[in-house]
Amino acid sequence: MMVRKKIPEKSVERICRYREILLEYQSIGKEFIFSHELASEVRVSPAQVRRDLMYFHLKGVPQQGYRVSEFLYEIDDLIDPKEVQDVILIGVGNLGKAILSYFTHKRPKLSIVAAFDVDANKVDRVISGCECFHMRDLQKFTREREIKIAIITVPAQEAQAIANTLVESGIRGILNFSPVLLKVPADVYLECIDITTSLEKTVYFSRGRR
Amino acid sequence: MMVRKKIPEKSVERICRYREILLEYQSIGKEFIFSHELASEVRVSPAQVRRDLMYFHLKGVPQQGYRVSEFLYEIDDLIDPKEVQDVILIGVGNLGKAILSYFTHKRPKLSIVAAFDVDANKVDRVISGCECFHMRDLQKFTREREIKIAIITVPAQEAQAIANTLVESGIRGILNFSPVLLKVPADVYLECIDITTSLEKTVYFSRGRR
DNA sequence: AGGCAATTGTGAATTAATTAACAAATTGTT
DNA sequence: AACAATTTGTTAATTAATTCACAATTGCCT
Repeated sequence: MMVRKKIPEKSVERICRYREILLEYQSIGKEFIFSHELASEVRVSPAQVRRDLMYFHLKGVPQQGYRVSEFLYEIDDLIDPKEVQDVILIGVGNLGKAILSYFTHKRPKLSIVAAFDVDANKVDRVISGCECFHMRDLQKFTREREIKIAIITVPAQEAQAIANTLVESGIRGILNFSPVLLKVPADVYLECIDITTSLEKTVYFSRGRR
Repeated sequence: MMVRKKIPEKSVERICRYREILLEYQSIGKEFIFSHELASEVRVSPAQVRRDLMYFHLKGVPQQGYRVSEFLYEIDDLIDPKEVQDVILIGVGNLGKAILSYFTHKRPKLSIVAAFDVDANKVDRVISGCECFHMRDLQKFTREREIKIAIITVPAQEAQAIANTLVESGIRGILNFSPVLLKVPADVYLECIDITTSLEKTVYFSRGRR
């Protein structure tokens, strides 16, 4: 079987954004898209778009561009898991709820199947369309359902302990929103969204403009 | 007056993370830190840390490392605005609330001074420690207080319109959490946090590991 | 059908980011 | 007071990411 070239993070990120735009195009009935159209939507160069396209084999035609449906098919094939991926979320605070309601049915291949919290008001209820369990069942659930992906939205102090539990239970990837630089083994993929850093960056780069 | 070298985004990001660790060190009373300690905390190479340090002039001493307090001072001096920056947040849903409560007194130089929403239950109340006004006052407030930074946490459909209003009112930087690729003039800094893309990335890179 | 204009696909060139490497400096030790 | 062991600061080397540039296509127009 042929091994697909490994795709760098940056490209995967851009490809996900392309999909967003392509879905929009599809929804308004446009059948074709040019590299420069996609590029201007995503704020990259047309050359960059075409370069990213080399990771999969999409044939565009000069004067016409790429067929949107075909483009989307290729992205799905490249990026999406083959089977539906079950994801869990830990920490049903404001942030957790935002993510839950946000993700419901966003992508057919991604499904947040359970949320966990310690708060009795949340446990055993459906919150933002997702069933919420007590934290004490986290490990059991993760193991039995063989969950590979988790989203952490708990306060800073608890984050590392939860990450540890998850790793122990066989998690392969963590999307972390808690304001802590988690430590996980090198073979567990860790994506961190650090809101403070983002704001600080915004402030920094906003100065010295005009 | 000497012009400070322009610092690339990646370095600013790392420097913000360094600060996080340094504050931790400070809080547990450690006076010095080595480049390799900081590096392992932030998951970069020691050489990278030292390289980043070249953007400001911090003298470390062999065998001892960098003085934490001095290090923090230099970061503040480099990254933080000289005066307190007033920031506003638009969209007091779950995500907005999460950010509000999260940021209160997080950084002395950054202050979310107002939030905006259309919901009558939120307007004219203090939510997560922040005063909430009606959306219709957004432009007036932004102009009068000369707000330069805004955080957008509204649903997708409204995001672009709000961005337009903000730009018109003189905003210089936007931190956008709404799932839309906003269009703003090139001289307005735009930082986007795209939760969907992050999750998709996590899923993608979690496969093919063990 | 032939020519014009636009757009793709991809090596080559460029620029940016990271790592390697090592002299200079400093501390503690004998 | 010389030595050994570290760790810094920085230049050079390497690797990664982006842009350039242009031949090869294709559609459209006359």
